[in-house]
Amino acid sequence: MELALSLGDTPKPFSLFENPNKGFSIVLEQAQKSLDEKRGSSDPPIQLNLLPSTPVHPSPHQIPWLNHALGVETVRVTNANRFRLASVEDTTDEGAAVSSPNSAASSFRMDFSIMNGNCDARNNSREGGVDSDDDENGSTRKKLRLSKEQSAFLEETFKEHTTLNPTQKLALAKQLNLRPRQVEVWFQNRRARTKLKQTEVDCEYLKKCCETLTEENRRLQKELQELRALKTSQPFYMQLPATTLTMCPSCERVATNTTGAAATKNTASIIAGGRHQK
DNA sequence: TACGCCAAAGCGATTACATCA
DNA sequence: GATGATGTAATCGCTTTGGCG
Repeated sequence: MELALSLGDTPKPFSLFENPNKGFSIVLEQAQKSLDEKRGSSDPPIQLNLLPSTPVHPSPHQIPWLNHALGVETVRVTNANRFRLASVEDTTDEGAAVSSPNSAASSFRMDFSIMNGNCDARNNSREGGVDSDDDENGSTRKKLRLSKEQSAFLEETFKEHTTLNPTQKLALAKQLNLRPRQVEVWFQNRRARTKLKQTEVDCEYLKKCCETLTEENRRLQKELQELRALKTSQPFYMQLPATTLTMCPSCERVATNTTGAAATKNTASIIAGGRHQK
């Protein structure tokens, strides 16, 4: 195992002041390399890519579930008769809002009550569900809270797919005793929450990256200062020829062998006399 | 094929309301 | 009970996309 080590192989001594990146030192080269690797390039300043690595919400075309259009169609066909009332009245959101909610609710409620048992009363009183739309006088916006069961079911559905096609929206609305518009809004808001959360996570990650890089930069600056100080006090060593470090595979000690080609007699003698004891 | 129009869907921003400490 | 913070349902305006003439 050999470690090639360049100790000032530039023909011009003390060139580091002219170009600190050239023939300066092992540490600096490594540091520069390290930074360059992190940056991807040595020239531009550190640039954080703020774009999320993966799309927060995939486009509809990227959702595998949505590609099962045939399956969806099957569902639609088989449910067409069952959902006819809802389909006619709720195909559009406005239709859902304008159409008589009671007529839809009366046919929907049983499904969801079967699913979650006791939420029916709360749907009528607190959440309102489909029914309560008639109660409002139109001047004040009603705030409907979904029941835990409804939210849980929507969550489960969202885990499977983050967007709904109209058929699934209708089916879900029917199952949960909600208007299709409510289901749609819930999914929109849910997507927004997911994106917001992902943004927060990304932000935290970038913060940590920034801290790490700042710390590394500080450390490298310190090393640079130390090396500059070292060079000032011992300028002669900067003219050392390229050196090959040979690591013993058994004891993992590093032995230094100066390549004779670039070595001058002076430096060789210095190394032999002064530094080559260990 | 290119273009304009339109409807539908989705999104970001915001509002409004319910709940809780 | 009043109040501010928080969560979230709902709305609005905009952009994009696809169908159609």
